[in-house]
Amino acid sequence: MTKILQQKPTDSELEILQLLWEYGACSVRFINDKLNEKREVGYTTTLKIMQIMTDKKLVHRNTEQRTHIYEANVKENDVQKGLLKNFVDATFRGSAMNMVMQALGNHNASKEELEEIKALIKKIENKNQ
Amino acid sequence: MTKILQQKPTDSELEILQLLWEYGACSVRFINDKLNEKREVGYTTTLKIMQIMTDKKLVHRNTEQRTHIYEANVKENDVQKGLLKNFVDATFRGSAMNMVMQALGNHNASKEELEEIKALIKKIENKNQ
DNA sequence: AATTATATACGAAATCATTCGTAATTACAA
DNA sequence: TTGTAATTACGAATGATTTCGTATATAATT
Repeated sequence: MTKILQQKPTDSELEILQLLWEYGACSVRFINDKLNEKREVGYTTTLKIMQIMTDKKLVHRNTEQRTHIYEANVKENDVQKGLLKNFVDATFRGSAMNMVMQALGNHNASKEELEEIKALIKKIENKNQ
Repeated sequence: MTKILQQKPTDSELEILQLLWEYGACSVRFINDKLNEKREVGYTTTLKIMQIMTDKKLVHRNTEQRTHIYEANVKENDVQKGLLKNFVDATFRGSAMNMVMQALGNHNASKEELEEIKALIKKIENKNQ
């Protein structure tokens, strides 16, 4: 059974989680540098948010060294799942199918991607029968 | 060509837009009653947000009668499209396919829904070749 | 006509997320 | 050792959104 997420991450928190999922355990300095590749963010701003994330248990912090090391404490899939449901409810009146159709329509799916989806559909169909 | 939306709706605004899309032209009273079926919201709160939406041109307001009548001034599809891109970027690192796969996996798609998706895929494949 | 109910307008308070400044501490370098 | 750089802690400013209170006007009711 999947643990229910205590708190949903905010936009800034999600941005940092993405980096933690990608790079594993990181210092504030590292995260802040990564963020600054895209936009200007002050070091203490990043620090503060990561401290808040620690309070919310979104991350775990190792404080043995002076430079604290942070690690994601929630699974990417779980967070995606939670946010997806919210988003579908708010934006597509709860219809996941409408969203999938819209996403497929907008996105220029490659042959490989379409094959991947077809394979998944086949798998679901087999399970259903 | 689709008009680019001036401003993205906030969560509350989106909630109201959903109702306007569903029911067409509505009074503040009607919208507020609908909202209160789910959670408690003060009348003037709803009024205020709908006034802000008028400023943002998200809705159009008919003020001929004392009771103003509001109508959505943006298309559901356009709003969905705009919010979808943001969401995919923030939550699925830009991978619409990941999101589609996750949505299909979570959602218990019916036979009909799966057929619908397969039809869309076929359509895309035909267009691609 | 007087009272009550309902509407809009609007400023301001409350809330939540983000950003920043500063102090205190620790490591590093000259 | 002395100064410089890097770190954490934390309160407070900022900004955006939501909520609310009050004034005013209009309609409906008694």
